[in-house]
Amino acid sequence: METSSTATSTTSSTNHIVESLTRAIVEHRLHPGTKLAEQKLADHFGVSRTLVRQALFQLSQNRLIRLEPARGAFVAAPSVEEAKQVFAVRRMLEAEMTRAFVQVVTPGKIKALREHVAQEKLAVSNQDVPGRTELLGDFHVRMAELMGNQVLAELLRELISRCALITLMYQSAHAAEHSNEEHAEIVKALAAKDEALAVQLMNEHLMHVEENLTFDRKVPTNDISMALS
Amino acid sequence: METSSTATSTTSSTNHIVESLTRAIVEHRLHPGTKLAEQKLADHFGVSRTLVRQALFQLSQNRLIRLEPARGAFVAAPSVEEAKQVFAVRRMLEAEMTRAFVQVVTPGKIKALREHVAQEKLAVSNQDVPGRTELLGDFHVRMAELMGNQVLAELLRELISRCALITLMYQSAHAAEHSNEEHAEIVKALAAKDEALAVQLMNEHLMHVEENLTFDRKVPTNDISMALS
DNA sequence: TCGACCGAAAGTGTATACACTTTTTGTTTT
DNA sequence: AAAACAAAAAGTGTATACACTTTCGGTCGA
Repeated sequence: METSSTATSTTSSTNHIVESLTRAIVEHRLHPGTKLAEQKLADHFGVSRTLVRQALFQLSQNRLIRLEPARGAFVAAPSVEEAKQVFAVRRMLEAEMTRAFVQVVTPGKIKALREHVAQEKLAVSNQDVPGRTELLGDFHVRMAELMGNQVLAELLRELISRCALITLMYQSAHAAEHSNEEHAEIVKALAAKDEALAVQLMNEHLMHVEENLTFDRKVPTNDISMALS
Repeated sequence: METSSTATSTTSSTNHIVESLTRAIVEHRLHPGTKLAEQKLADHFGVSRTLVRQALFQLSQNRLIRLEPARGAFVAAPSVEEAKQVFAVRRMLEAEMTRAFVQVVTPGKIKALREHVAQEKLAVSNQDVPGRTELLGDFHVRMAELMGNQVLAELLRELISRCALITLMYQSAHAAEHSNEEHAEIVKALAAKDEALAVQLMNEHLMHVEENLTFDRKVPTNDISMALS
């Protein structure tokens, strides 16, 4: 799960902290609600609180943590309502993206997507949970990139990372496999330049992913250092 | 142009700086390329560099400024390419939003939009340049809010603030008037539940706004304090 | 025993200090 | 006079200090 969603130039120390925490949160080594105390993180990463605060602020903008004034940072626990809204936006955006993609499709772009889907399949069958999470999300980002719209790609990356907290990581192996198959179907429709079918498949795909949302609340993590090690 | 695009809880001092700078940038009192030196801003706002840095970081995430490592913060100057991509995304998102809006339209929602359009008209005829800029952009955000999708509303607000930098909607009174009239037409189509027409009008409207992009590079602002006063 | 209160400990919010980098400026050299 | 260099000034990056808030543990009183 790439952290550089918005290509802001931050110092690399801060970036390292952000990436490390992002991975820990998305992979659920840090459960929702866990408090992230600044000094503990500073000790763990061997820097001052200044850099930790920068990182926490960035993570809060990415919606991965919540910052409560004078109380500190906590791993976010997005509400069901918010998750549904995020998916509604994704469906809007990606339906139109799919339509536009059909207009500019080329053999090269189809080849790139096919290769991506193959990578997904590999990760799924290898039980590589973090890998498949990232790849399954990146399929949608790749489509945007192949259309040459970097802004769209970044926006999608942001939205996808935002639901990663609640969706893909909770995804069962079976659901992951299903997603992978649906991606393959979408690529097939794109290759055939069948706009209506591609859009429909994309819509159904996003609905299926959304249906797989799980909201089982786990108990907050106590030992931050252990989770990050 | 609200700054609280992402409802992150920041201290109100920082928020004040962000809002003040946002207004100054969006209203072109600070021209693209202008350097924003931390100490100067700190002096102007009567706080330490710490809070200024927080604000600058937030603005960089909003794409209103660029942070160059060890060199400082500069008012952003989005490329033509980026502007086109932002508008492409807006067209995708808002076409679908319009479609969805027709599905859930109620007399109350139409009334709210009509009132908003009336406010726009007032600001336009009053030559209230900052006011009409904000209101014309907010029309689109209001639509999202009326649909009850806060995530969509925030996303749109972000995108719109991002093009405010490059769109001189307010520069030509004629263009502002035109936008206002198009908004009225869109509301009419929504009220009639004419999905196809509403979507078409929205698309054309966004195209028109995009055509009004101007890319005349102005010289960077020298006296920051004066621009902010 | 339970709840309210109080003090200590822990933690966040902001300012400041200092190291290091970039920019500027004045001088020298060709 | 223009280019190149060097020292100083300005500016950013990070750490630390300190004030203020929240949290936690224990004591007192009902």
